[in-house]
Amino acid sequence: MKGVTTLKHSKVPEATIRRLSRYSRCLEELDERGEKVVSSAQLAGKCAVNSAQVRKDLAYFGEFGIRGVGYYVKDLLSDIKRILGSNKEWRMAVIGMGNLGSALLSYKDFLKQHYKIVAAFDIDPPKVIGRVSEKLGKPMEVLHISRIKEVAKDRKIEIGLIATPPSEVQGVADLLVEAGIRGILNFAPAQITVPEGFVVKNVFFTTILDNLAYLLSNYRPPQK
Amino acid sequence: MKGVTTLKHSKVPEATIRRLSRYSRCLEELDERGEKVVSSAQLAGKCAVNSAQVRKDLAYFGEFGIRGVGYYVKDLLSDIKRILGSNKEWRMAVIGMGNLGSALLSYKDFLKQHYKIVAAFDIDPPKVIGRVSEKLGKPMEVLHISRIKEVAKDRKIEIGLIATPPSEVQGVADLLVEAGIRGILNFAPAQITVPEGFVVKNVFFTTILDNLAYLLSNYRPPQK
DNA sequence: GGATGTGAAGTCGTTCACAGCT
DNA sequence: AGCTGTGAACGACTTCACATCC
Repeated sequence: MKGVTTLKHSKVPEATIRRLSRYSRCLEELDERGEKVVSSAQLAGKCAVNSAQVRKDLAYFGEFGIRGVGYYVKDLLSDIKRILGSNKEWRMAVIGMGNLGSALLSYKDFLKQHYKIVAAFDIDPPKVIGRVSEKLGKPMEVLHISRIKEVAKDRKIEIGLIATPPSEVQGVADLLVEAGIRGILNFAPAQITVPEGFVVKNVFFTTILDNLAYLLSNYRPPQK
Repeated sequence: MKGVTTLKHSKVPEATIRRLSRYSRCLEELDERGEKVVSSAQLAGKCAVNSAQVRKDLAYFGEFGIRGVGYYVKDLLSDIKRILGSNKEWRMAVIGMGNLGSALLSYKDFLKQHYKIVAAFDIDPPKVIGRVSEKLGKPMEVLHISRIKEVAKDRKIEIGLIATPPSEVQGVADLLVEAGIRGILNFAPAQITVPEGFVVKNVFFTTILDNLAYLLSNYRPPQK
């Protein structure tokens, strides 16, 4: 069995997926540097993880290496991208054009090529259109939220980035669900529930900063 | 022992800290709604976690509840804030004024009050000053990165937000360390190493999106 | 009576160590 | 000989269940 990409065991830890993304970055570097082959120990060193961890992570999805040799960099990279689904283009919409939403829009060029923001929505487009377009080289039209279902279909949107005030989050999520947008990345600190088959990931800056604050507050210097 | 805030067991899981942040949000809501007392079961329901988890999380830091009653909302909230260190003001600097860095700056009003961006740095301030200030109501002066040590002291900066290209990340981190800035929030997808006593948290959008992409790609609809 | 605080059990993820290929 | 792939040991976090206390 070589390079199978279906799951062997049904449950893959989320941490494994995050590491796959990291391996992917490291492999791109190695590839650019012209490396042909890499061992799990070398890759592990570069990614700061245990080498058995690398092998276990990959083992969830098949056998990608050659015993006594290692992994072919290009092959492993494309295998991982296929596993992650990051070998296709993902089209995204931002909902909510406040500070956060327009920040996301202006940030968009920084995203990897295959993640594309192709639409922007707000409850009151006239109010925000000036501010948003002034922040962008080529302005993107801000549409009224009510058009989301129609536009989602037209522009093949698969992921929604929620950047509204927290109080509006669940309502917006319901609209996304109705529009058949199955992936949600939520930036507003409020919990969302969606039906089976939809996926929500949260990015709460306050939580991350609280985490940093905790670690900074509670660090005890080593006892000399 | 009531409301002690020193650690009973030395290792607190990171997940516990993240949940504390979540409890904090929920308690603020409850407080605004005028609730005086809350049980672990009620709080757990609101935060979508197990009620024993709530009690275990709190148990790392002391005893905050009253048996047979529950927790006083206001007291628990302020205890958690004290534990997290989120009851003080944290002053932050952004380093790197590309798309991402200026997005962070324009986003700053969205952050909770006590996390403040008080400085912005770049390797080439003249080049970016126009673009950045045009994006902001009241512009913030962008300073040359070489001034970071001096400014860190003057403005009491404790956290640095790294928003440079990945290749520059370690160099910037070294400067932050030298300037005595102990907390780093890194947005550029590259690993950082810092000396003992410094803290790094990463926020890699690509990793999060890869994660979403994986879940969307691999969802299997329930067998009818 | 009722909800907390906590040892014990259970679950999940990581690391070890070596058998099995190349 | 060398490195992968993997069962088994280990460790960490979560959940259970109940003794404890208000």
